[in-house]
Amino acid sequence: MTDAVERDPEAVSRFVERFAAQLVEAGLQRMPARVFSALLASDSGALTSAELSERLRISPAAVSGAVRYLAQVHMLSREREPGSRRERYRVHSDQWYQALTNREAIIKRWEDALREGVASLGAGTPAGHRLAETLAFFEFIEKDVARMMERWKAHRAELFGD
Amino acid sequence: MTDAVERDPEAVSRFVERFAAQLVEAGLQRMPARVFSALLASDSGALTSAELSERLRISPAAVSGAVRYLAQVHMLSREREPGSRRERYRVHSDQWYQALTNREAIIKRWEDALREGVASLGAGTPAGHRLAETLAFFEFIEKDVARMMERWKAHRAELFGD
DNA sequence: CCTTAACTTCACAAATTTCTGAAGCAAGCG
DNA sequence: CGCTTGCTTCAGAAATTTGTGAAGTTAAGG
Repeated sequence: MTDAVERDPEAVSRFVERFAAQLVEAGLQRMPARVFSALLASDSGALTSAELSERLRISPAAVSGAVRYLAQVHMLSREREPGSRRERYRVHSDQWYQALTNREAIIKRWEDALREGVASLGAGTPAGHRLAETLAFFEFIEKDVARMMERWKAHRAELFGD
Repeated sequence: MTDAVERDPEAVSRFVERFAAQLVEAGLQRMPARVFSALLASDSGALTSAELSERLRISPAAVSGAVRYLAQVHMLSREREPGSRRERYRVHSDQWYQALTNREAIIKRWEDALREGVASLGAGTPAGHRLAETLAFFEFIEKDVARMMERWKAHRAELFGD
């Protein structure tokens, strides 16, 4: 076991499934959501493939797929235990806050599409104007979110100590 | 036609499909994404069910479903033209900026699930502590986003005039 | 009132997604 | 070296989602 003695596996599982369901509703796929929730609810903050497979009652293949996705969007990081081919998957708090806000790549592509739209519909048209305003909005958000994260760090230090 | 003479229906359609694809990738369903994009790219900013049906080549049933969803998440508003049973669906810029940031309902439910998690896993446990920090993060974000929207309004006024 | 236009709801067929078991591959270990 | 363990890939069965046609509902207009 990676975790300290679990209080109540039943309660943990209930939380995992409940939180995962909310993530699914927000657009995340089912397995990634469950894997992520399981990590979040683990004392160590890191679990192996076998542990995830057992706790969530899913095949190693499902773990593999979910983990690949989560790593891609930076919601977990992979750790190789030296001298073993066992891998552990970890949620790093900073990392995942960023993943949620840092939709940067997505926003960038929205901006590209909008820029093209302004050009092809004509900057003078009402539609073109609407797209331009939307574009400006995203450009603004992008910068401001970075500042918000700074404020969060300060706030966190205040709450939990640094 | 609700719109002024369209520059190039081909170009409009290309933008609509391209932008919709990006929205889909971000988690929106296909039809809502297409309907929303079509509205965004219309000169009037509002279209009837029949117009959407024709421009997107989809059935009235599909329009109905998409529109119901979009209205629910406040990404468009329904307008009844007085003295007609024709309805028009409109994107109101303020409204949809909010819809994107204002994931308030979703975040609230995340917070609820996290609060339950802290309680049932124990606030003293490492897992409980991680959940509590996550909860604090969302509570912070929730408040700060409101302030960010204020700053956006000021910035927009500066860019486009009030 | 009755007709008709405009949307909505519903059942179902089609397409897509999801998850699994099985096979494959790679890295420790004997 | 070859065995074994652990992750990954893949093909396919099962479940889910999606979009349609058709029937249903509501309200304007005669």
